[in-house]
Amino acid sequence: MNPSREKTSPTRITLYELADYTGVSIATISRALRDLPAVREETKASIREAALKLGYIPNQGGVRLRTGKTQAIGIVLHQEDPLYVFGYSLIQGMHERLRKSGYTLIVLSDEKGGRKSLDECLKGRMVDGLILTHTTERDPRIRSVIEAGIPLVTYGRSKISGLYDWYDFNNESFAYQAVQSLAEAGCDKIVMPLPSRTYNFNRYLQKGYLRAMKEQGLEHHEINLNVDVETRFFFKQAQEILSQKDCPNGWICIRDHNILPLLSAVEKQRKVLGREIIIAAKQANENLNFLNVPIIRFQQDLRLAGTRIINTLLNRIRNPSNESEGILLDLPLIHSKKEVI
Amino acid sequence: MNPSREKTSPTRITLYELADYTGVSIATISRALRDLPAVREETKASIREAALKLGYIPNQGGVRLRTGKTQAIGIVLHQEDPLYVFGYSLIQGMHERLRKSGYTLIVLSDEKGGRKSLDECLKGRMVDGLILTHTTERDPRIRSVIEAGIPLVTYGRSKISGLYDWYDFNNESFAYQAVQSLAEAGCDKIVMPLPSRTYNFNRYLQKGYLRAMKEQGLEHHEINLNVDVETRFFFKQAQEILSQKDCPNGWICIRDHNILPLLSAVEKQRKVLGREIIIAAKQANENLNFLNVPIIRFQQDLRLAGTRIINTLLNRIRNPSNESEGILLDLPLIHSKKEVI
DNA sequence: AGAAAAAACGTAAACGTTTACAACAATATT
DNA sequence: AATATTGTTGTAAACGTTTACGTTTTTTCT
Repeated sequence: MNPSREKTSPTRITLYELADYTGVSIATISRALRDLPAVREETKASIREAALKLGYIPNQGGVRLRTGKTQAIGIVLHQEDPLYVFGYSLIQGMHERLRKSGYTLIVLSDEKGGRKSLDECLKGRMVDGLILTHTTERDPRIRSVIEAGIPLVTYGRSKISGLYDWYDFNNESFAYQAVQSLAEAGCDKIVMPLPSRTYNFNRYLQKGYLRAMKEQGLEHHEINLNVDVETRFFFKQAQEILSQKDCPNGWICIRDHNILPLLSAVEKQRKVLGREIIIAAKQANENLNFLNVPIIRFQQDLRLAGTRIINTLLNRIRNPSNESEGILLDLPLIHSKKEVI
Repeated sequence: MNPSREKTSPTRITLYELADYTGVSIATISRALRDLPAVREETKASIREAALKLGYIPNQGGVRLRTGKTQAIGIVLHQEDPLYVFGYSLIQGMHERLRKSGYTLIVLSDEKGGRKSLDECLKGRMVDGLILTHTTERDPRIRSVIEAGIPLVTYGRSKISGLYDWYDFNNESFAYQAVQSLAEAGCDKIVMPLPSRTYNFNRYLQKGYLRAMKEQGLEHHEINLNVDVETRFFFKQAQEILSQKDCPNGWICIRDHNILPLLSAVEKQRKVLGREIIIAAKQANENLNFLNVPIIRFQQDLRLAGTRIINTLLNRIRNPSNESEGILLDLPLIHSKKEVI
């Protein structure tokens, strides 16, 4: 009845096989392979050689049961965003750093209901370290993670204090510079569609925007257009706003996926990009560099962010009582509006 | 010396705690929680209640050690592509299906050298099921995975036979239709930059292309331009080709990240898109819908592919001796060149 | 009513590791 | 020289689960 699946993996190599082979006890084998000091160098060498020869791979179940360590770090994704564009670059960067380290990357979801939710993951101690994205101003998840004693790095700041690190792009500085560039280009009615208030970086964007507008002596404008709505809807709304006379002439774009719909809307309304309407955009996907239109671009290097986030996470795992550190990443200006390819 | 980290998780809830609490043995607890038949319904109910109340989460290390099952499935990424755009949608789709299932998704890398490479993952039996992307014509990885006895689904076909499933987009049909559309639009010199020969889908693209060209009575053209080169380089090459008189007037685009550079090149050469040069593109990222230019688009729904891949993988895990199945996904035409938003 | 069969539960061993502790060998100290 | 110290190895228990097997309880059958 039970079909053939048994001839594979005849018997797995364990510490016992290695012990038989080398003539020492499993305890020394274990120690040698982890390079603990209490083993003579020669025996270490021969044990390592044997392990390599027999193709020994530690049974994760065993080590996990014994030590409680999982050799895995988790990143929690956000299911709600329909167009969550940055995910992959970030993951790629993380993975790049991770592969040298012996840890694996596991992908978790945010939502309460599902199995393998964050709570379950914490209680089950399924990861040795965690990365949270989409932080809110007082993100309750941070507390939970810290209380569970799991090393944490967040992508995005939060007001919660505790022993964890954060990374963030300097959105305040970005907004400030964006306004400045637009003002220099002659815009007097500058708007910036924002993400949901729940995300913490909303505040930093606003802060930079307001500060720059004040310095430029410009009146600031609220705009009722969320950047994370369906692309199609964003397009419609933008089009409507642009159809009014006295419409904004300077637009700050904080999401890659807003750029194309916005451009479409501009074109649809027969406005001249770069003269009547000027756009300053934060850009993560480097393909957009080849969008051959005059817009002002600031680059957000998510891949780099990913590797650096993992880097500090690994540090914190090794050294859980280190001082918390927060790191701000720059968004360099890569094209002023005049330079087109 | 050793800083505070111990007050967390006072003592984990295990089967023993549940046994104390309910007054039955750990064996029945274990059986009840897995809903095995050999337990009376009333006791099951009370055990489940207790588990919920005490917040029991099975220790993965324990179950893994005992059963050999990891409750994880792995996807192996391809590190070499510099602009691996589809990754995230696929992962997102997979994750979406996975969260209901109790499995976690772990991200693996391809390359030999790194730790946690595919071999190591197989030997260590670190996943219950595997997904391979970027399959080559006779992909040796497939053999390895099958021999290791790990349920497998590939994204992309291969000539290796065995007990595994595959998913693939119907690239032959896509290429065929693309040629057809371009010919109908009046192109007589149609080219299709290709991916590396090592990837299996290269063959299908060519096949569809050649068949359609023949039917249309057109002479086919080799073009020396790989789609997976650096974006900047692709742009340069395309520009050069377009600068020659008698240059191709019909272009088939198989990668999202080729679209923008190609458009740039067309514009740079002052060709009129939609008249002098016509483009038919396979498009995965739906943001590109808002690229307000007249190109012919075929859609590749990677998210859907992701969920369906996981679906059949889970089936195979449950039923390893099922017949192999291969599934071809369509690439529907979503815009003919005349329809712009 | 009793015996036989079926259902429900318990006992104990095993999965492969790490680590406290004990034991032994080699070296340093007096 | 004997003793203390250090360095190296072995023994055995524990981590939390599942499951073969045995035992008890309940149900069914005659």
